[in-house]
Amino acid sequence: MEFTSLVDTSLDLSFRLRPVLEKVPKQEVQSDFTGLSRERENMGVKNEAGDLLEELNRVSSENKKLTEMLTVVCENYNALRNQMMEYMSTQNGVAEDSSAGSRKRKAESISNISNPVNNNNNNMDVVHGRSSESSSSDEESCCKKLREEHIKAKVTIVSMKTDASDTSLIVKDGYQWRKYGQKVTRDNPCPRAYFRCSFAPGCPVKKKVQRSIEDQSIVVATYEGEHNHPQTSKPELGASTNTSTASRLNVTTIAGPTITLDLTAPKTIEKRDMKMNHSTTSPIGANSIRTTTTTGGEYQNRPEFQQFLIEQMATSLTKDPSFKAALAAAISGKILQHNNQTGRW
DNA sequence: CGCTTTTGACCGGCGC
DNA sequence: GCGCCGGTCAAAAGCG
Repeated sequence: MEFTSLVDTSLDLSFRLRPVLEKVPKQEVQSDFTGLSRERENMGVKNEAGDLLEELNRVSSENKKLTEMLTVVCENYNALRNQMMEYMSTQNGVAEDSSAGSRKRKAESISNISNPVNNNNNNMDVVHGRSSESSSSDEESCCKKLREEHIKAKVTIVSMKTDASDTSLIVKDGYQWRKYGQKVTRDNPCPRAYFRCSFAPGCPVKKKVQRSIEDQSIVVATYEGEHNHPQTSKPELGASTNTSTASRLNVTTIAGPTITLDLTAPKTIEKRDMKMNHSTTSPIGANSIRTTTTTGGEYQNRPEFQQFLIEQMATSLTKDPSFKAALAAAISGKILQHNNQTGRW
């Protein structure tokens, strides 16, 4: 859920208490260890406790407000989503009847239909904003486009460096794919392979894999849609059956967080760069995280690598505003629950 | 035998 | 209307 575009819920949960702690004079802290008068010590502790209590109350009330806001936003989101689903399901039968017997090709013009930004903002004007002269066929095509747009809400482009001599277009990404076509395109002499997710029958995800025209050792995979099932196996971060030949993986998610994994370094762990970009076109901002580490067969199994991966995930999560919002809601919820049970703060 | 891959044919959008 | 092009279908072949 992406309501961060509506309410700025990004919280730095660690910053509030720091000023309070800084208020405590250094000498008093040191007095804990030097054994000065007990009375003075008690005074300092009392003041500190009072400040902390006050700060805690303030943070708690802030969290409560934020939780309420989040609840309202969630309710609105769910209501709008249900409305849209209901509308689409009622239109579904009509549209399918009209297209029966012939393969209908999608219209790629997105200008008059929702873009991901509008979808994320639940802008229902897209559905209901047609002019009154619109014919029923317009409604059908609009509905169809909407459904296609819903399926194609997420387009992810993944590129990875492989051995140039390896001509296969197999990308081991943890999902089960069935190849249904291959084509040589005009702009690239390398054939493009078309895959469908074969794990779940209803899974709408498609994948196109083609070698880069500039560097044929780079395989570019384009994912359309989102899986409605978990991964079938662990991704091996590489192309082809020989995973040791894969050395670079770039992931670009259109209209969503962008994660770039640069796996080209030699056998040293190096955190090269870590940044966060905020795109004006994306409702939640395009978060870009670039890390550098190594692939290389057995190295991925080493504890340092595993530890590094965990750290990277943790850092990515803590930098993600939506994760912060969810965490803040969870913590405040727990606090409120605890307060309700104990009847005190 | 069932599933996957290959590959030529087909379809529909688009530009001229 | 015609040809080009990207995407998809489906029969045949391959494979375990």
